[in-house]
Amino acid sequence: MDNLDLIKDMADNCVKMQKKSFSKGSIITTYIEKRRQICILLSGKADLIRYDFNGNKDIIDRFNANDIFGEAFYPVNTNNELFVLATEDCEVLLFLYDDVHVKCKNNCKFHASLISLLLELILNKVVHQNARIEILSKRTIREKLLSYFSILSVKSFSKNITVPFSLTTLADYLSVDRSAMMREIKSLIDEGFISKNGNKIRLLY
Amino acid sequence: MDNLDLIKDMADNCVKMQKKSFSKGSIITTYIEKRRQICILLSGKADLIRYDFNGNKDIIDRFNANDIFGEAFYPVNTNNELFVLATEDCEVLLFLYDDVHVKCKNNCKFHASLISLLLELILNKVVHQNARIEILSKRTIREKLLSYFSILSVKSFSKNITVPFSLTTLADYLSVDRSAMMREIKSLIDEGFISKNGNKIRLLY
DNA sequence: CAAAAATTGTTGCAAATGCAACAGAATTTA
DNA sequence: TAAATTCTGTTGCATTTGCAACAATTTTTG
Repeated sequence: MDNLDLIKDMADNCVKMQKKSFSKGSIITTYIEKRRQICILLSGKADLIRYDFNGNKDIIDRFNANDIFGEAFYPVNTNNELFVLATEDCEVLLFLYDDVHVKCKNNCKFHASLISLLLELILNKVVHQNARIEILSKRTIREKLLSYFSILSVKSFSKNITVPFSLTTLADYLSVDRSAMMREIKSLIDEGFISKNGNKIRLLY
Repeated sequence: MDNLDLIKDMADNCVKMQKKSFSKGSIITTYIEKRRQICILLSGKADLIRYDFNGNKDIIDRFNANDIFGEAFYPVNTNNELFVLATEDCEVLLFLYDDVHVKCKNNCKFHASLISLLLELILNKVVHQNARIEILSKRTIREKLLSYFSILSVKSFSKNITVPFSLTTLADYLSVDRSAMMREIKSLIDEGFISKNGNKIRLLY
């Protein structure tokens, strides 16, 4: 993503783009209107959040540097309001899809490379989503865990993997009850499928 | 997607593209190598399939006209081999992402509009995927069903919705046991949340 | 550094779910 | 149109899962 720096400097040349900073705890954007807004996270971390009807906080998605997100990617009118919360200090590039898509008459080089970059970032997003769907499609917690571990393992070319966030968050990501997941992890250890030290896991098969 | 026809006629002007026909039951493509292949389904229907280690057929995804799919969207090296099976006669546009992405020196108008179209199709895909993830993230069958119905309802601006495929397929899509789903549908009816006639559902709340 | 907050690890229990199996209806195919 | 296949609807039962609750540890914050 080395051309990201280029892009952000060149911004405003031909597309209405904003680069903004958000401090930890502040709201980066909400998904309410249908502006087809796109955001690129340049640095920091953020969560896509919803409060369900019980008032429980639901973490729908988590974003890291170079992730792309925004209203443009979300179905019209999900019941409750979604918003993106900076969980660390963030720098974000914001713009409207329609601006990128249509508005450049002068056929500038910058515009072409922006679209290419966008395509690349979105493609990346789709790949991640497919991985997530694959995992969520598994019926049991055990299968979800193994599927998740397997993807991490393939990505890192190793049987030794590190879960990149807390087990609490992992349970959220797999969309299962945390205590049930802990129980299942214990079973996997007892049955000799994995060993574990903190959030470092070794696959024994 | 009216410019699709245009695109496919103009193809080969600057990007290596193939338009191929596949008869029902034949294999459109497999996800094995890392070619970053992209396919656009012009007509027909197809399923993304995997046989798990028990030999059970898993339907990972289903594609309709104007859907975009291919290796390019899939994580490297998923354990088992995936392939796309035509479940009806299909017309498909096939090309490599890298060809589209980089290879056009002559900055032609066709190329620009192809990329725009691609972006649009992929964006669409992401929206669908987000809907799917939203549903799969729900913990109970009831919540999955209601979430799915709600999305259909919002899309059609109506409390009367039609499940666009068989209930067997729906269970697959929600990734739950069919009989358990049927049981839950019955409960929803008994408790007055919905009424049902075949695959037509009316939301009563 | 002390207090507060978050995370980990564990358990009992009730509820939800998957599995297996079957019969009848509907649809597709030869 | 007859046969084959797929889909719907249903049930009992074993297993898995979520929920609630708590203590111990670790991390973060003022």
